[in-house]
Amino acid sequence: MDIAVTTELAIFSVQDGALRVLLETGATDGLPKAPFPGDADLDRFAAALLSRLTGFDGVYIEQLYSFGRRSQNTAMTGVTVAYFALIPPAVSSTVRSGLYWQPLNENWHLPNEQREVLELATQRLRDKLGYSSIALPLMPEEFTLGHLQEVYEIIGGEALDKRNFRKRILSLAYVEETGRQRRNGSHRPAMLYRARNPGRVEILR
Amino acid sequence: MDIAVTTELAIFSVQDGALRVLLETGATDGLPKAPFPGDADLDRFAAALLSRLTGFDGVYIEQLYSFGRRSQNTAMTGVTVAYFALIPPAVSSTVRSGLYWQPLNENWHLPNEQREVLELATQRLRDKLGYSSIALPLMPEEFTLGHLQEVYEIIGGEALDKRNFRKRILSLAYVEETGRQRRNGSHRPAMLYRARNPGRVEILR
DNA sequence: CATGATGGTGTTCCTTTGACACTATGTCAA
DNA sequence: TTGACATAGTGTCAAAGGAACACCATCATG
Repeated sequence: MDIAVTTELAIFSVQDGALRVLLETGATDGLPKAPFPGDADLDRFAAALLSRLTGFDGVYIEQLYSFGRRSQNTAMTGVTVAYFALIPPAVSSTVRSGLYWQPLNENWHLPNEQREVLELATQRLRDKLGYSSIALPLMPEEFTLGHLQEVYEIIGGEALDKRNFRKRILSLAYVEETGRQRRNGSHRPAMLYRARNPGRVEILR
Repeated sequence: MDIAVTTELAIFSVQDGALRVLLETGATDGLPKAPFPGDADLDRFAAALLSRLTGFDGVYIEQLYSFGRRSQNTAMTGVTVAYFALIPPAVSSTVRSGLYWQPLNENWHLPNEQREVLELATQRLRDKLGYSSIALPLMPEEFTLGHLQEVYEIIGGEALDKRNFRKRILSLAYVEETGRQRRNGSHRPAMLYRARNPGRVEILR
């Protein structure tokens, strides 16, 4: 009656203007996963796997869903526990070799069960954008409000009004000024902000 | 590397003015559960277990969370997949013997891990009350708005304004009039309503 | 027919949300 | 030096949504 349990991760990051998911190269490319040994805590195991894959520690990870009897095609049966994680724009060196960042707005092949996980994860991300500070784990330590708005727009898939966006974000007090500025190109420099509670995603309302 | 997988159910119902959870009598009373055989779909298996326990078929059930390495005390290790389900006020005969309805507002003993599941489930129920039609699976086929409000108040734990409640519910159009009335005691009879989409919990906004 | 018990109904105010356009400050090139 | 360009930053108004609030209606019963 014992069963193979697999942990599967949908790891997101926003890079070069696109929401991307981390894929593992292999026989068929797919979401990174590992067999769960059973002698550890599931959530801790997933977090450790995330850290091993990306080099990031203590970043956002959340359990998504558990599936029984995945992949009806293959003979393999078992239980898959899917997680979804968010990491800041990665310096390329931090990600382990054999992994790459796949933009979500392109079309590419992914096994059906993994596509289901991925869609569930992106849906969750989009939903939480509206009632939590879920975007912050995707940001670098310091960022401008313009950059934050860009991330919201990339995930949400629609343009936002700048004034309303800033009003809302500042009233929610997710973020605070660092006092420093970023001078970027040939234009007015922008104030830099940071998360008020780094590593903590807060729910609103 | 294979692991025992257990399915655990937190089944709620509102009866006699209290939110109650279905417990199984045993060495220590607790949430009903069953080993997952691995040759079935997890969600289907949980639904079948629910049906076997309560006699209700096709009622509301939702996956809650999966835990690894439960019960650090006992030697037993494994994965537990917890579900939460809602059933209408049960005619007592439908529930299998060895089971009983425990009111949540009393204090009683429950193993720690199961208490965690139960608190997660009640929290989810309370949250969803605000943005979905989650209360309907708890109602009988026909019900009055007063009865529906009572269920909201029992779950939410606070009194609601009658006029605002009715305005909101009717504008959301979860429910529709049956045209029939219930004459109950020595007072004005109440209109009966039914779910517009029985068996379907809708998310709002 | 008076009492008691629950059913049913609208308005007002306040807060929140969404639409909308112009000035500020820096770099760069002519 | 100054004009062009690019992004940063700022306030108002109207509409919608949510919360507070009190009275009449209808039935059974004694």
